[in-house]
Amino acid sequence: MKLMKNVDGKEFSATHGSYLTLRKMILTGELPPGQKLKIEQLRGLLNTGASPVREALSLLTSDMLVERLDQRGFRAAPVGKANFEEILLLRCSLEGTALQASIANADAQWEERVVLCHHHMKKAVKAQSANFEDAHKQFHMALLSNSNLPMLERYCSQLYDLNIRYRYLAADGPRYQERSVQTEHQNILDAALDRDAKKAI
Amino acid sequence: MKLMKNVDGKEFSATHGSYLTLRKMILTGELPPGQKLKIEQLRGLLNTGASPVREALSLLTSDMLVERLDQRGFRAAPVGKANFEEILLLRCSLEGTALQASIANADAQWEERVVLCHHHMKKAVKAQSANFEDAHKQFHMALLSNSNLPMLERYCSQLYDLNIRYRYLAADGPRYQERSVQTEHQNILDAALDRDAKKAI
DNA sequence: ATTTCAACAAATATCGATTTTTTAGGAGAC
DNA sequence: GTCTCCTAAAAAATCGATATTTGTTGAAAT
Repeated sequence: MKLMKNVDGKEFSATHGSYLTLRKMILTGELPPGQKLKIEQLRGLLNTGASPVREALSLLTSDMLVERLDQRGFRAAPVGKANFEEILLLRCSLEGTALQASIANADAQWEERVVLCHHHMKKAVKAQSANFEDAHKQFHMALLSNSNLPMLERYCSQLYDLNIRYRYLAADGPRYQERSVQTEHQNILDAALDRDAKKAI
Repeated sequence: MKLMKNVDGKEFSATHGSYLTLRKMILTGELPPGQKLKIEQLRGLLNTGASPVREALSLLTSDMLVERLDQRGFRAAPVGKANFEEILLLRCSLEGTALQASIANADAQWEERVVLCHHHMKKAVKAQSANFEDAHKQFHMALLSNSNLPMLERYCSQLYDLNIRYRYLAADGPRYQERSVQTEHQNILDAALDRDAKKAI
């Protein structure tokens, strides 16, 4: 089986590798919204056969990053104002619910996890590191990770990514947070540690 | 391309046909939770090649009816008390939000749609029709169909199906609603028509 | 008796080629 | 000029075969 290696030397199946690559390309806008995703074309790009490409695209429909048109192939999910607003609305509502649940189950382990992620994120900001986006997401997800509601967390993760996609599309690249957002993060963290559900939300 | 025909004579691609068949089999419990879904085995069952089967299974992961274990194939999603409770919780919360939005956008067309679906459902109950489940779902989804929040509706639809799955698993077959649920449906309908969001929820 | 390892068997994942469908372009009819 | 029908090219979907991985069984070693 053909393998792909990432920077850590970790190996992926062709399908999983394609999935990750395509996912990133769509999130960053390298594959623009609405674009037809032709199998042959991606086959070349990903150096793999048609089957893994097709399967990766099928999996990406779960994430609402790819649309499948029966018998007419795939395309990158289109974007729009209404869609963007729905994402914001749902994120608010769902992350609120998840955070509340997470705080209700608060324990020492979770606190440590959250503090650690926050630390990593701050470090990434200082270093202007390219993986700030990842660290930022990890912090957000860590906050929700104690809700014991895996499906809800999955939805939140999805919505977060879709939201990021709009950020990339708008800025044509990652944009680092301003100071106010940084302090806001600190406030969320503190509120979470104080188990003050309402405030954190 | 090999085609499948449903009762209406409508044709599907092998992939879509497999998708629908597998979906139903998992929802009804014919493929029990946790069961390993071997390609070869399903290939025989569905009279099709490995590619459509794989793709159908990949698509079913979106619906959280199938789990994909990298390099180790697929299996029907497992079930559990915690999962069931999460579904109920999320359904409450999300359908509540959607219904509220739907009512906020209420218009004559929507009212008609809802009334019609309710009528169909009642008829299906009387006839003890096999497609009562479908009609019931259609009624629920019609209620939400005016929210203008397609992603939320998709989530609700997913959760509804997952919920139904538990019903099938518990009852080993469809179970028809008791009278009290019938009148409850009537109440929801009336409240919706009165644009009384809180009551309907 | 338990662990380790090798060979085998089963199943997954992938490839390359073929079939089917959609799409685009153009000729002919109105 | 516009519409319909037909044909050719492009793309998607599917198939059958192959390569790769995982799981398993049993013999040898501790």
